[in-house]
Amino acid sequence: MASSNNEATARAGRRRSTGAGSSRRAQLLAIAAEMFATRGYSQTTVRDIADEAGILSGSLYHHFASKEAMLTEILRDFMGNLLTEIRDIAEAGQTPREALDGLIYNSFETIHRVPFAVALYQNESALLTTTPEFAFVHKASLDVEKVWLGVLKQGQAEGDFRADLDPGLTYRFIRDAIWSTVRWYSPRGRLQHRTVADQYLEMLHGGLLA
Amino acid sequence: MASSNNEATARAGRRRSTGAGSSRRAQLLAIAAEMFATRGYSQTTVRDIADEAGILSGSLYHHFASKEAMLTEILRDFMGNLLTEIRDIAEAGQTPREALDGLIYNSFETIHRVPFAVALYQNESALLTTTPEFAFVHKASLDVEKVWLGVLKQGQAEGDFRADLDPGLTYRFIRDAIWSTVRWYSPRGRLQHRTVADQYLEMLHGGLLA
Amino acid sequence: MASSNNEATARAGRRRSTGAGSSRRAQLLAIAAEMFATRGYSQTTVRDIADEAGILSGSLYHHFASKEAMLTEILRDFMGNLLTEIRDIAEAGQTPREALDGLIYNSFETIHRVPFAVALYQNESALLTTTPEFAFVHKASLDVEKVWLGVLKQGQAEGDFRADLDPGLTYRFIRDAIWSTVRWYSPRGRLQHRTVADQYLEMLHGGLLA
Amino acid sequence: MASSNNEATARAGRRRSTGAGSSRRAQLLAIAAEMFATRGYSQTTVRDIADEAGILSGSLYHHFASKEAMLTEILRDFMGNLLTEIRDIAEAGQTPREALDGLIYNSFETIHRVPFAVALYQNESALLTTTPEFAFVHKASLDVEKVWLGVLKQGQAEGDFRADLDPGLTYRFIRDAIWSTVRWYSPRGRLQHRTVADQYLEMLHGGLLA
DNA sequence: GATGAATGAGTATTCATTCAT
DNA sequence: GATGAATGAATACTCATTCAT
Repeated sequence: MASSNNEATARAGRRRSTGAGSSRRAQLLAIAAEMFATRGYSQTTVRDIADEAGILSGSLYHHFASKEAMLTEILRDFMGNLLTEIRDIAEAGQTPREALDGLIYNSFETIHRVPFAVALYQNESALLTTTPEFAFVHKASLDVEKVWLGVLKQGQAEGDFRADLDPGLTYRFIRDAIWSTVRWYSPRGRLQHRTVADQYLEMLHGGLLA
Repeated sequence: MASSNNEATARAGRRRSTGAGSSRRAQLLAIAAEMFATRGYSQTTVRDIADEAGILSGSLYHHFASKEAMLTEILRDFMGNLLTEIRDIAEAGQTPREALDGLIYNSFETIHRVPFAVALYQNESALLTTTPEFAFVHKASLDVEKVWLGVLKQGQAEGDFRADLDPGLTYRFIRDAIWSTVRWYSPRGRLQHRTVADQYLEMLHGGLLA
Repeated sequence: MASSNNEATARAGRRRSTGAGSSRRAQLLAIAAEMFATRGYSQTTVRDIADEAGILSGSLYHHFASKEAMLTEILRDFMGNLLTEIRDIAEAGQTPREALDGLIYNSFETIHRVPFAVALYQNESALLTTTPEFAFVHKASLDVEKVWLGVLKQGQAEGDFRADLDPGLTYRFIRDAIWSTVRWYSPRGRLQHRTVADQYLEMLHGGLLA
Repeated sequence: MASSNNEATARAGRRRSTGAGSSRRAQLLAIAAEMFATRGYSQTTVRDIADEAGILSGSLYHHFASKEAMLTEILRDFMGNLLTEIRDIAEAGQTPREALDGLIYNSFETIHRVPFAVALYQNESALLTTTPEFAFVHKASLDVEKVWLGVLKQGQAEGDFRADLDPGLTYRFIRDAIWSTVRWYSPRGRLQHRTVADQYLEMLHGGLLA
């Protein structure tokens, strides 16, 4: 919740008061994240980013070693924060059911707060799984999975959740349903993230049938 | 079921039954679909496709007007067949619950049968929503949505499904959970599509809570 | 006058009765000449010509060895006929003034009859002077010049024409003014070639001043 | 006379007076103009130009958006300057005959000064009339024609020129005879542009007949 | 920090031409 | 005579990146 994810930092970055040098980086990263997310990483040119930032493309290389380095930084930030947050939630000493709900609420908050990073993570799977430089993303994903699976299995053991469901499939089911909302969720749309979360929890808890 | 989706056609391409010329096209489209899906459309070069097909890149233009035209044909094929199939299912005169289950089974079958087309549809959203040439994909998506929503609403009216859930959100929830499986589902893996479908239906029907 | 220039032959070619095999060649050459002239030689593709002829581009090579061979044949035809005609006129035993008028009338007739060949000769000078294969065009041009210069010089010697003008410059002046009309002359336009010829002769004979 | 046509500017390009950046542009445009004029626009490759400039072909795109943009700039420069000059001459308050002579001298000077631009204008008519992007050239040509026609008609009205000649045809006659000289005129040849102009004026004024 | 000019490797596409059928 | 598939070389253009100023 108290996150320093790039999109948030970027908003602060425009004040041009706090953080001097690093705010410029964050600003540029925020621009890059948005463009990477909306146009796709490889459809976004370094010049696109520079144009949006009001500088020349060559000047970007004073801040980042390469285009790929920008994406790496965005994703590393994102995955790192995500992992910290969900670990905090899982270790908060609640019941498995409360923990699961907490993870789910957190996911929707994350989508609300840093939609571009989430979209990147969702849409660039081809790039992320192909390029060895992005193996760390996959690794972090496995760590995330471990936390969720822990909660699910504990919940089955304690009788919170149905025991006839495969935990791995259950995790993927929930994960995919939730993270996919980034594609249509609009922070300023009719449905607020809290509302969507509540509805999704309803479905997950009780199912569709009357 | 009686589908002529590109991947299927390609496999049967050597039969020379549907006309000499078109089998070559289907062959090339199948190659393109796989590469587009696994590396991403813009990461796949025309030369990649041609290499895989054993011809020179320029020769591809004897069969297709452009790289984009290949993607268009793949997606048009896919969306067209999908729409036909789900309409057949929805109009088969079953109960809404049976219809919904049918739609879901069909989705998993589709993922099993033409994984590359599905992956393309899932992963290239940036391209598909940005480029005006691909507006037809969005249009077809809306048609698909209409069919699903029809089933869901009828089910709520007839008391099959819970009435306190928003049908639009419910559709997205199901759709995203299912189609996302294309990212990890392996046709030759441990879990067969039928198994996954059954588990997902379990969760959807009754929810997670014990 | 009784010329066998390609454009004329082409018109006969559509009858598909006379000349069997050679009429097909002429037909194709006529198509090529028109396209070369209107779009430019290098802007015209072999496929353009084939499309217009209703065959595939590869099939053109049954008739001609290459695209360049088509242009060569068109120009060789044209230059050959032109040379024959103007020699006939120059040797017809008239006064130099009558001969000059005859040459001029003939030029306008040629433009009227085979506009595309003339346009080619006018517009493709860059290609014609650069490519060694087209040296024959330049050679024929010199032969044409010789005939005109002969008439002009004889006219000066016999007192028909002013002696204070440089014959070489005079020739170029007349030649360029006349042949350039191919760019705006329309066989079916308001001004018929005979009319234009008469007006140009008026100017050439008496000048502009009142 | 006080012209800033591209060829001229290019020669002075190293002065670094009109601003560093623009002199490089002018240099490159001068190279392009010469090559376009001598080999033809479509026979000239971007690499040809870059080679001549001593840079890589891709680097040209740092200065110009496209090959076509280079031609556009060359022609726009040329037509703009030409129009300014002939309007100055026509409005200088001389007799129509003096004005006409002035226009003609100016034409020869232009050919002498910027032969490549003139040649382009003369030789690329197929391209210029086909491609819609070059419609501005045709428009400027009509403006030029208006100025010349004004002088000719006024001259007929005031009795300077013969009244029995069609002004439109007279204009084309003069225009074509003069501009065509760009094909054979050599700035360093035996005949200087002034000499050619004088001879052409002689013919135009008094005609050929003795 | 930023500019502007350039690199160099690639990228889709074009097109004259060939040739087995 | 014609087809249709393919070649191979070229073509305009793109773009991440470098670097002297």
